Order: sequence, then structure tokens, then C-alpha cells
Amino acid sequence: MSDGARDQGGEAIERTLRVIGDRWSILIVRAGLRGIRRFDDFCEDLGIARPILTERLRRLVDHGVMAKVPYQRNPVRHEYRLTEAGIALSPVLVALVRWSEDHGDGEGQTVSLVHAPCGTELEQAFWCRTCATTFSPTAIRGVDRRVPNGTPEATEDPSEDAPEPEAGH
Amino acid sequence: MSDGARDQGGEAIERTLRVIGDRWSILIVRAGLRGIRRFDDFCEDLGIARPILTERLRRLVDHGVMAKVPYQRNPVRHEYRLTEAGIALSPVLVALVRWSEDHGDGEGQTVSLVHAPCGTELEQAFWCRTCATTFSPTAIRGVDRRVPNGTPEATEDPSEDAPEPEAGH
DNA sequence: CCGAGTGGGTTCTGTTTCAGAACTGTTGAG
DNA sequence: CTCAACAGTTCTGAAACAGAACCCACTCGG
Repeated sequence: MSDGARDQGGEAIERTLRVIGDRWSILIVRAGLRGIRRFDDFCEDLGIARPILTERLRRLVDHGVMAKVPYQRNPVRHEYRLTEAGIALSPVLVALVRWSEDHGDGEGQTVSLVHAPCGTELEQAFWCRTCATTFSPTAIRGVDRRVPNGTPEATEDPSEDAPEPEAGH
Repeated sequence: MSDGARDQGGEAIERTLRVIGDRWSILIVRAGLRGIRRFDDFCEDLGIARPILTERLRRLVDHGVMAKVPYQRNPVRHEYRLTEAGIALSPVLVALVRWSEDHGDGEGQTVSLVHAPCGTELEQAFWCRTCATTFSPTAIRGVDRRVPNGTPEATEDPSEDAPEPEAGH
């Protein structure tokens, strides 16, 4: 971590993980995507301890992932709903669910995500608008925005120098 | 909301988060994707405390995300490399980086992920092989594998009853 | 007025997990 | 013999977490 320029998105991802990188935040967002909005409902749905839920919600609100909006007066009560930024986390959720399905410890897997109109199992792909094609992680490169023609030093290509990964186990 | 069958992938995602849902595991995988393989290199690159790295690596190995392979004898030394399952986590990483770019706290964002051949900024999409089309998270449905014609009760559609999410900001 | 109920928290108390520094043990190089 | 490299382990103490209990503002029913 001496340089910093050679790693793609490192600073950003660390900042992000400091917001949603704990045991609960992602689950809270997931509950929000399922329509849960009230404190007690989060509490019951997730089985999270109340003080922690309080703090997590505050942090998510602070970082613009959720919004605390009043839904009645006398007394004032609030509900927590996802902002656009929060909804934009669904690719992360989906990626996690997909990975869980494919590589999780494989017990009791009963639910899949599918494309609603046709029922086909969903794939998550990297998509290039210019080439109008999907591609694999090995075709991803990190570029430095400060130098438009910058040195793409670090690629995220795992085959670059991590040949033939072993099938786990 | 009392039944557990209506939630799509909930059990799985919780199991997964118990493996990679801490502050370090994802960063370790990311370092692995960048080609880091040795204990001390992980240590220095991430700034992680050694005892925690030891434990995290052991857990990742236990769950088939990484493999511990000897690379010399006298003395025997091992390196940790990603398995296929570990590499399969890259969509999660990419989704996180993308979200960080778009919705992170916006300071010092200098790196983007692009499609290597053409340099276009990468998009991550949900892809349906049958329809040969990409689609948004609102078109995702969860189905229960146990009942092939099962009730697709839960949609992940946030607009279903979470109208007009506020722009974060 | 009283008491019960609801929603959204805060205050206590432990118990895990984490961070940082120092130490161990094997081996080849000088 | 001493030194450095690698891959850990063993101490500390700080932070995060879990669980139960409590609080407060208000409503409703009597």
C-alpha cells in the first residue's frame, strides 16, 4: 500500500466497506429491497439487536444509502427507505446470492434468482456498451482517471500471474 | 412476513456473509485477484494484523475460496491462491467498485474499471441467456427450487411498494 | 383519570472479534 | 555464529456485537 496509484478502486472499495462492510448492513439493504421499512420490522426480520440496528440505520442514512422519512405525526414516526444509491446496491446483493448458489456450502439451497418474464436463471455479466458484448472478469482493466492516457498498471486479470487456480477442495 | 419460504436466497446469503462478510475477507480476495499470494505480502498490502490474517486465510481455505499450496521445501512454505470459487467472487468485487465509483463519498475517485479491449467503462448487467437481453433488478424474481411450479411470491422489485425512492445526496 | 398497547429508540451488561506489538522456529547466506 | 526471510503464534487492550431491560410520546378504551 505504499503507492496507491497502482491499485484499481482500492481506496473506494475500502471506503465503501467501511459503510456496508459489516455483518448487518448488506442484510438491512436486502430487507429494504424486500419492502421492509420500519424499525421493528427490520428488527424482527433480521434478528438484529436493537442498539446495533439503530447505529447501522444511522450510518446508512449518513451515507445516503437510506433515507429517514416521517410517515405520521402525533407522534412523529419515521420509516427507513432505500435511496437510489441504496437500490443501486442490488448488483452487489445479486452477485452475492449468485455466488452463494454456485459455491456456497450447498446445503438447503432452494431458491434461485430468475429473469421474471421468462423464468431463465439469471446470469450476471460484465457488459460493454461499445462492443455490445458480455465479457469475463479477465477482460477488466483499471484506469486512472487523472491521466486519460494513464498507465494501466494493475489489471484485475487473475490469469495474469495466477495460473491454473485449483478447483477448491 | 412470518414465513421463510418467500425470501429469495436469504439463507444462502447469510451463510456466505458468514464466510466473506467481515471487514477483511473481501479485501483479501481482491488482493488475491491482483496476484498477491504470500502471507507477508497480504499483510503489508492490506495493513491487516497478522493473527487476523492467519484466521481469515484459514477460513477462506476451509470454505474453498482459497487454496494453500506449498511452493518450496526446506523449509516448507505455502502460498495462498484463489480457487475457482474465489475467482468467481469477482462480480461481487466489481459490483462494489462500481457502486463506490457512483455513490461513494466521492472524494479522491481516480480509478475506473473498463473493458480492456476497447476502454469503455464497464457496466454490470443482469443477463438472460434465453432472451439474449440485459435487464434491471426490477425484473428479478426468486423461485423455490423445491416446487418447480412454485409460487413466485417474492419479487425483488423495490418499486412494488417502495415508491419514488429519494435521490440520496 | 387509569391502564394497556405501539413505535422507536437508549442504557445496561457481558461476550466475541479486532488491532498492535512482540516473540517463535526453520532454514540458507555470509 | 549471526543475520535476514517467511509464516506464523502469544500476549495485551480496544472496539464491535448480542440480549435484556428500560424509557418516552402518543393513542385508544373505559
